[in-house]
Amino acid sequence: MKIESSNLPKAYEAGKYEDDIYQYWESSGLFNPDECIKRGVTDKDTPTFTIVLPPPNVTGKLHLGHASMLAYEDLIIRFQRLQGKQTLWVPGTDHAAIATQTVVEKELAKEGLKKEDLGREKFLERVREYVSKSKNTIRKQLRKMGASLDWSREKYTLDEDVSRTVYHVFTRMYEDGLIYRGDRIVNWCPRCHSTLADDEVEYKEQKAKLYYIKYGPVVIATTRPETKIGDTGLAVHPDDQRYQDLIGKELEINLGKVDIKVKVFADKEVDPEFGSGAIGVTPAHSQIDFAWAEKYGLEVKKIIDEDGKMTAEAGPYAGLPVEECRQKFIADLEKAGLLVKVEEIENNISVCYRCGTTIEPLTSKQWFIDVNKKIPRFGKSLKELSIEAVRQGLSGDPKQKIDIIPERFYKTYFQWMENLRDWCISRQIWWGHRIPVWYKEGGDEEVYVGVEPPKGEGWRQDEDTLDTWFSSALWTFSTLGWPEGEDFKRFHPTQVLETGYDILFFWVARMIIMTIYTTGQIPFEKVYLHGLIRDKQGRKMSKSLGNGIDPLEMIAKYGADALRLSMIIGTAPGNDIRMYEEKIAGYRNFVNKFWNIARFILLTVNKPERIASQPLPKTLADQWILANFNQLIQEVTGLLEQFSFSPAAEKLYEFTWSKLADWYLEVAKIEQGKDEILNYILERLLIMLHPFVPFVTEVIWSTSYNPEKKPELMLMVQKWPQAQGEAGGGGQFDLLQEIIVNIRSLRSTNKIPPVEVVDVKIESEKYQPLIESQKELIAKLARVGFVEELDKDSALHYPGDGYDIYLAVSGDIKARLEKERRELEKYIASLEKKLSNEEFLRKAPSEVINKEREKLKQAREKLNKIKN
RNA sequence: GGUCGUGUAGCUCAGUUGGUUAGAGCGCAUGCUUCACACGCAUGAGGCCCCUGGUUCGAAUCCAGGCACGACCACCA
Repeated sequence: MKIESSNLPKAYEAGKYEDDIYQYWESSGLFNPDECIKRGVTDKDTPTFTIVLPPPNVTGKLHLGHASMLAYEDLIIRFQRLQGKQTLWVPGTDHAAIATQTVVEKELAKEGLKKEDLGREKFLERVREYVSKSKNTIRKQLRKMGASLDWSREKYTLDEDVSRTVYHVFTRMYEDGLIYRGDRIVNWCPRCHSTLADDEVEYKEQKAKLYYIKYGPVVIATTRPETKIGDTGLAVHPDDQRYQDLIGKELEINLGKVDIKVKVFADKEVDPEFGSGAIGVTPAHSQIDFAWAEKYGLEVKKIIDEDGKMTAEAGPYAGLPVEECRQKFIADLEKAGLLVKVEEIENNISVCYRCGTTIEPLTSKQWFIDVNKKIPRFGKSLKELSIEAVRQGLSGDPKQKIDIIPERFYKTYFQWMENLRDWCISRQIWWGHRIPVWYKEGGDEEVYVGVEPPKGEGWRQDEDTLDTWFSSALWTFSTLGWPEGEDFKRFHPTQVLETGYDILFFWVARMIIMTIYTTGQIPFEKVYLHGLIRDKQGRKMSKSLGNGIDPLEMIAKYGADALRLSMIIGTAPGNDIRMYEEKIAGYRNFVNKFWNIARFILLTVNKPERIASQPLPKTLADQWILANFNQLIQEVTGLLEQFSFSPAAEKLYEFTWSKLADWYLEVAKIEQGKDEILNYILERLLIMLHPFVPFVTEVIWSTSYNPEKKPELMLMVQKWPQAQGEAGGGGQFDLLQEIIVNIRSLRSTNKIPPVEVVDVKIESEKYQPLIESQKELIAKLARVGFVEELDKDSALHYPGDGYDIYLAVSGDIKARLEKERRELEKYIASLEKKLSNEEFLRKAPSEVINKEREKLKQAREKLNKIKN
């Protein structure tokens, strides 16, 4: 079949092809590993390779972080597919409890409504509507990026089967005594009206007032005076001389309109330098105070409720909002002469990571997961198991060990895991998995926990929902039909979890905890953590800064391939990535370059044809390109196997542009008969580039090697190439390149017009036969004509390394030679110094010494020639 | 306070177990409608590899300390 040039326009316009190509892939069904086996492109006995897509939140749209995640994961999965594995990449979305509820609440607010106006069911209906729209947007965007996801296995955290798994796991943990309900201190967000996990709390620096209050016999300092109404303890440092006689006593203290009773105790955590060295302890409204209360047996008195108002315990202040109470309380203290002084200080305030509202720590009856309790089945706690799996593998089994890339995150992981406290999993919001616990009417005493609602009358389900990370934590197996599903048996544990390091704790760690507990298996063998996307100045991308880049806009402008490449090249795992439009444009240029390389090959070569084994090299250039290509195959394969994506892409880029296009194609225009070699290389280069730039490679492939568009002949399911024959450097072709570049440089610096063919004579004792045999290439690539005789005195003489070039033009070469001479002299001096160092001669390996001697010899020869 | 990361050309970054005359892309300069590509081709300029010590025959690379920037964890009552 002859390729019509009209099929291949001069510039590659990604937008014309990408959607069609995705459609072509998807309708082939070959994203699905079962279909691959059915079609005979994958052997059913090969190993499986599974990745679950970190499910995007059903709020809003794709951002660059998603784009980078997709670029990596699709690269990994396509590479594995080309290597012949049964590959499965599971798509899905996350209901994102608080985030989604907040978005819909904001929508409602625009209509002047609150969720309570609708009621629970109507509100949830409204959220579902929003979600279904949002899900479709996300699906479209994932396709835009070229993600080879198996859509037939798509999941959603609120799907019925996934939800059943959630309830199942909850029930089992309850039965194992790992889930308990307790009146404990939690992080309360008054705006979200819900609890937050410890790692959902962020800290912000702010200016605050530090109040010094007369507090019975002592003075204490506090930034939250109103909480002192709930004090039940007074803490001092054990060695603090000022308070020795108070330790162990119970004090009655008047604070204006209220009286409180506190127990004095000593604890080393008290900083005697700060404030007055004495702390009023408020167990119900401070994490550390709560811990002290447990340790020293203090009463827990809750004075602030879930609405941010003072409780009945606050006596005369009951019912007041916290802020108002503070003003009143301060005024009352002042009247009573109890306010000593006020200082301005900087302190950290805890805020909700979703909405930025100040957190109100308070005690509340909530559901928790006990991370320290031994599980009968394992004889170990969740914490211990999760550490073990990453340290040495579950029960010491190396197959049950989780690797983390990059390695430095091991330390971060262990540190977090070792300090992990019980995980509060109940949330006071409506959107999410409702806690599968029922209480018998009339109290909380009688409890039923189960996957199905209890039989009989008079049961009332817990109003709360589960932390969104509870269901995400089950994602590797809840998506695969645990416990009895074929997919679960076949594809779990998964091979890689690829995600940003910012959710190492939120998600990765929790998956490890929950998966080991439930399945006894690790969730994944490897964690690959990519960096976060920043702008060119290194700032986070955000709406308020207006520095965000919309991936869809970039795809429209430059193509998905270009965007993908720009997220891979120049990045290292765990390191943040600076993204800017020029970079994407740069890789668009590469895509276009490759397009034109293919275009040239396919228009020049009459018959695109697949070549099974490496053709015999006929010329020096052939030998050079094939040896380099073999080396490329080996290097790229090795790098991808060890997850070194950026270096692999750079190698491909460099070979494609600087070797194949800049040199070999130019040679091919001169030497004829390159059909086989060009076909051989293009075919395999397409395969190797495919995981990085899937669209353009599939377009080229389908117009050349698969013109009938047979699914099983798609590029996506080809076999990864292997080196056939000698791999390595250039040998004599390097010398040829050097001679040509030298001539071009002489021409350029002497302003010889490019069209002018210049007489040349090259003399060499060492390389005469080589130069003789490659005259044609030199002549055409450097625009020179070889002559037998030439007036050396009037010619430009360039003394090369082992050869002499005489160019029949007038010009000046002195400046250049002078510069070369200076550099050489410096170089020689450093080599001489090294080689005259006896220690070096005695201790360095002989190969290194010989190499240095050889360098020196050559440098000296060159210098001599330049001087003459 | 603790832990970690980063510092290489104007910009964004490579630099794989210590041995290169330190690289790439963009940008810049000069020239080119060379029949695949101006999203291109050719040639070129541009670097105390943050600082100070140390280890070593030899350090951009390893170690210690410092400076600058960044992230995370803990958290100030």
